[in-house]
Amino acid sequence: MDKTTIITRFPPSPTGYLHLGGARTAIFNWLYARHTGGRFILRFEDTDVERSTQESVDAIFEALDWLGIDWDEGPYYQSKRYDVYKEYINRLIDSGHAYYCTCTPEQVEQMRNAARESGGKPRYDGTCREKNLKWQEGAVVRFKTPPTGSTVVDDKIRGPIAFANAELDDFIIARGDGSPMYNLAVVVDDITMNINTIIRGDDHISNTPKQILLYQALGCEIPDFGHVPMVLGHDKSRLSKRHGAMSVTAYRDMGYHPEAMVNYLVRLGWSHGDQEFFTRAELIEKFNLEHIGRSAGVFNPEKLLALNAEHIRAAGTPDLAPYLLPFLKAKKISAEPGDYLNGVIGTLKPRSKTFIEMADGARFYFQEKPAYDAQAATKFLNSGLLAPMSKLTDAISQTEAFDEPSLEEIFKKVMADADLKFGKIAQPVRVALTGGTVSPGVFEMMIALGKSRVVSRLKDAVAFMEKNVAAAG
RNA sequence: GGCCCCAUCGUCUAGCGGCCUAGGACGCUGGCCUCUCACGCCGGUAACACGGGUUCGAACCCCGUUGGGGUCACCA
Repeated sequence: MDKTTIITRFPPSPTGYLHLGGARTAIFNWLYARHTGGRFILRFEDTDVERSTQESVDAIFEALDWLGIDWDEGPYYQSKRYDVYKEYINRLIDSGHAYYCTCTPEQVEQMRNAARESGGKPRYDGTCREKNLKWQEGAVVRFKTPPTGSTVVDDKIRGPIAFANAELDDFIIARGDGSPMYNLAVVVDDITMNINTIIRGDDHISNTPKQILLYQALGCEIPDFGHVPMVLGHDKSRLSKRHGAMSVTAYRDMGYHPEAMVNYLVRLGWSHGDQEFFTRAELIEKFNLEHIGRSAGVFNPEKLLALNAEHIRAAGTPDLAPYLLPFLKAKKISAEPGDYLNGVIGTLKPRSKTFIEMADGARFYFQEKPAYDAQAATKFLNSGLLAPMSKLTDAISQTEAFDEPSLEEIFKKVMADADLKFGKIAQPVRVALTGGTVSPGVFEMMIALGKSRVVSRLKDAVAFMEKNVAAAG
């Protein structure tokens, strides 16, 4: 098979949101295509009309978009390609590789039960296999699986895996209404779309021999298969709702950076020595199939969170603004892109694990007047600190150069005059500026706020303190 | 249950026969730095599932056991 250009694909079935495991296989396929300079195709496997929905398609687009995964071809929809499948199904029947079967689901169910009871493998017993039936209303098409021999999957991640053909059933490739079943549709699509590299979840491994048999019956070349281990929940069982958030977009909504999500998901099951942090460019450069692990991995939200903090810290400040803005808006904090916002983000970057935390931390920057925390105000905005605070306010309002060295100079003078340590004066200033006792460093914060806000907040605090002194006296 | 896959710290992993008294990361934890909170820095905790082989030598190779996972649809 021609592998000069690697062609991969991501074929979700639109029956729900894109979950973590699906996102990871999408990323793996995308990365492999990008790494090799190949092509990546998106295809919706929506032959199950009962469960496929447009909402799911939209949700998947949304998730892919957030993750920054783009495709070179598609999206294709299997539901629009029934004529193609029909052609291949007929080809299989004509060549004797498949046959019509009129056994009802109930009959097949009985066969299976009977086989189970006699200790055998539940399977279709081949009633119609040699009948050479013609088409008739409601007949399904079954693939004529070779009764002997074995089919080997030469897995690019795990090595060769052999399946005895006798273990395989005469599986249905077309339903009674003529619509294609999964294995047939996948193979036909992958053939017609020239897919030569299939990276998918472990759970598909048992489908692979069936698909290989289909390729062989059709006389087509077999693509490379690589089965990646699954993503498990904390109890080591398959990821499900009880493990908490599973949809990738839920992490977007919880304030995660897509680069962190991609980094985490890729690193879960793939490694590059001891390296933990990867930018997208690095991932594209370094990703390969050789270092994909063989054992299933447990999804660890704590590590994702730590990685998210790291990506936020490492990102360029202006790049963070578009991610933060929606969270600011959700908290009714009115901010606009620009220098002021960027200054704010700069001070919050090293102390925010998520954009939600960052938005919370940004609140005081955008308030007209900070709301004093009662405890903080009594402790730090009291009469004892009135004189130095007042002096500091005057000095700052009169300074020309509003930068760190000059601010530091002013603080030193006030501290010396009042015989105070820096900590003693920093806390009241912090409360005056933010309303609380936890914030970025006072100097960087003052610079981010800008002189006018600082002076106005300081004056308010001094007034507040004077009022308290008057009330007390 | 049949078939298939997997097996290094709690978790993600490095390791591809000697560099391993097993390294990194998250978590937990002691300390340092310090204007608060963080960041950062230094240190600690903790693993080769078990049993047989092969070999001068095994975390790495083979077999078995145990454990975990997947899959057995007119779902994908």
